[in-house]
Amino acid sequence: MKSKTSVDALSLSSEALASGDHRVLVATDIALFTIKDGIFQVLLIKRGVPPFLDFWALPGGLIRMDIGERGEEPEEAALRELKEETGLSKDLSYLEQLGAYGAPNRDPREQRVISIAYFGIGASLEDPEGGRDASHATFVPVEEAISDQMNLAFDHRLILSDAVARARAKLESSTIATQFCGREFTISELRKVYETIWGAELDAGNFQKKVLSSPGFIIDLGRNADSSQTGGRPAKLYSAGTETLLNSPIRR
Amino acid sequence: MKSKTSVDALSLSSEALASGDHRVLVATDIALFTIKDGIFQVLLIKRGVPPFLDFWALPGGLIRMDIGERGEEPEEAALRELKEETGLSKDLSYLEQLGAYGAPNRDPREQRVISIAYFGIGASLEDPEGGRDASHATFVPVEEAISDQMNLAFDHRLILSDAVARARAKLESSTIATQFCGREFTISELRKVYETIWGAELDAGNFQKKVLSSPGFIIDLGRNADSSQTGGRPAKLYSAGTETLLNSPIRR
DNA sequence: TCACTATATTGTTATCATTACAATATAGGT
DNA sequence: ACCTATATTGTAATGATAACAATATAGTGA
Repeated sequence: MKSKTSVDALSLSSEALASGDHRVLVATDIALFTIKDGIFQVLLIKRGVPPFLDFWALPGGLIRMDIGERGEEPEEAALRELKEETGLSKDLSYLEQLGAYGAPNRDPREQRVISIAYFGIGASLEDPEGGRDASHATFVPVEEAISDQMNLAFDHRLILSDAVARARAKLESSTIATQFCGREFTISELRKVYETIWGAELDAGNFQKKVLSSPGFIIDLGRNADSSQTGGRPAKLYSAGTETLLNSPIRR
Repeated sequence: MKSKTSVDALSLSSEALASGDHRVLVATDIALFTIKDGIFQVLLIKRGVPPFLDFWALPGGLIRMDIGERGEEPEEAALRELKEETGLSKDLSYLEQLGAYGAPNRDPREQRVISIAYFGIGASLEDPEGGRDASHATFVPVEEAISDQMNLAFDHRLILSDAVARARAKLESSTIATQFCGREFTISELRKVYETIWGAELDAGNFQKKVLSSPGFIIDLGRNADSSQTGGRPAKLYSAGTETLLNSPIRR
């Protein structure tokens, strides 16, 4: 017989909480993107324990209640797990929440687990190493990762698809593309970020003018890149500006 | 002394779960918008119990684990609580997830509570009634609700601000404006949705052309609205189209 | 019936943004 | 000094937007 105790948050008191136990586990997952070898890639770990043993998965883990006064911040948990599982030590260049994934059957184990998913960008990260519970961690081309070929654990294919869509959409209206570049970059490098993630070519001249006419997008460092390897006119160097939103979008 | 048990989701087994208890309560909150009397309004309830007794709050409550095989879908919980607390019986015209709010101190009570917030639209809803635990529920102008005047419980001012921003942004790039209208509407009525939510006037002629040239935005019903009250040329009637995204944005 | 009125709808033009493509600039290498 | 490869700037055609003007329409009341 089901409990008839009111579990409404309004009337939630210590007593009410104790009577019917509606608590669940809350995990975090992170879709961490980078551009490596000119390819749009996402960081995955190979699971070393059941369920989904030997499946690929997004790095992540439970929000711990034994850290901090009242348990961890969700974002803090996501970053901690990322470092524990992949050995990544450098800070991410970007992190934002994607949303909560809470379908009752998304985790096959007895205890219900709801996940808060994050979308992150890491520029020029070192190669990950296998972490604690993960047999190994590696960057995988996004195209492969969302293909039918790859078996992703839990609802991670759904989360990853949402994250990829978010990334593609945000390129258009925000300045996050700069987060895929190093501290210093050329406009060509920035354009190649768009071309790689969108899978489409952009006119170099028009892109140049668009970017330069968007206030706060990039900052001219007054120096040139080294063109001795590549040949040709050396490109000016820029760093990421302070603006996050573009007033006029970059179109595909 | 803090537990050293691994709580990583990867190694999460029944044993590990049982040892350190990292479970938390998960609630849902919903920012339900409508346009009433030509004003952009949000549905709030007045809390009848502590904490935040007599504060205004977004409708919401805990995800229950005693409903369904493995507990409720988050969206299901949000809609159930909405009906219980406000007496609203008609279906919403739109609902999407806003995100998870999980700051450790967002709920002052002993038990940690993480909330999954939703953004909803209700067209021509009946007036709400006071529900179960809420002393009463009512639509409040958004401008009032986010002002310093109004005391909102928990982090509901933050959630509401995010929801308002989401609504304003979505008008530009999606067809959700139609969800604020009834089943049948005129282009003028649709334009007034934009004007009300953005607080800006739009050129009637240009708006007309823009909307009509956006495929899938609205469907011509081949009938005219009754102009006997208002006078003037009667407007054509339309219903919401099937497209959700606009290829060219409606600009402020 | 015939203006009259208020609002819906369509037209028109100037202005601005975007696109495709061409031309020029630049530094290193030979 | 010239060649080469790439960066950067220029230009003209095209398309979108904005401001405003003109026309269309059905109900209302003399």
